[in-house]
Amino acid sequence: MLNSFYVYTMKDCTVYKTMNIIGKRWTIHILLELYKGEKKEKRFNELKRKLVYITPKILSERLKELEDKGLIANKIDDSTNLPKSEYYLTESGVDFIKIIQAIKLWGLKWKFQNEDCEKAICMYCDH
Amino acid sequence: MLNSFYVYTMKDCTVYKTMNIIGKRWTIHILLELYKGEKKEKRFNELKRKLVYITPKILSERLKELEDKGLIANKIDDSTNLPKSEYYLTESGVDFIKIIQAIKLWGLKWKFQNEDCEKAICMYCDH
DNA sequence: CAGGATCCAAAAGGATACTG
DNA sequence: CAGTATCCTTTTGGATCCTG
Repeated sequence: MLNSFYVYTMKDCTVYKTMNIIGKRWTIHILLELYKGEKKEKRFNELKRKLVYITPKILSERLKELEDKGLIANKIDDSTNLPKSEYYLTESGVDFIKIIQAIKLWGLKWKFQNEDCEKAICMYCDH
Repeated sequence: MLNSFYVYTMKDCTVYKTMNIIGKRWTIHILLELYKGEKKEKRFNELKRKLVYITPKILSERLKELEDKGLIANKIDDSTNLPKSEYYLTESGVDFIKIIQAIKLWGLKWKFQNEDCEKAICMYCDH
């Protein structure tokens, strides 16, 4: 089944690789934050304010990872003296939101009934 | 919106808590391994052999976490001199498999076309 | 405003050997 | 067989301060 010319490791696994994209802390919440509301473009400090406890270092790292992986994109406007950058979900990023919703529904169904998210006040994942 | 009697942190978030259950390395692959095949009960060393590079320490940890969270259960037979334990998915564990499948499909659709998992030989996530 | 640079603590994972 | 126990390395995340 597996020939000796190719050592198959878990790092080649699609599920593994996908989890590596979205399994890190804050990543999913950044995606949800970008998905919320009418305005689809969000600024760096805007995200930072919404994700209250995130540090600029982590936010910067996650945004870079997500951009590398194609789930988000970034418009940079250098024309003025103050830098302006707007992050937004790409098509694949939007498509990923439904997985996050499935995760949330699974959690509500099996594990966390009557807790906070269900009250629709979860500032992190409500949308 | 949030009153001062309750400081809402991300640790209360359903999505966050659910990710903590399933976001660790190997967890998803253990669930898939339990889902595969006709025989639904699997032994410890059977799982260990299938998940080639996993160490007993990690497998033991993950199984315990999954049991604590109710995604799997464990029948222990102490009647003979050799211990025998069989792990199997609970209803919530089976229900979680479709999320893993959605993750795999997302990965195949957007990121990893024409790579290994698509060839249906992924020993880790194929099912 | 949008980050980058440093430093540090904690967690997670892995290697190896051992046990009832 | 089904795990534990130790030890150790690597990864991750966070705090804090700094900059074009």
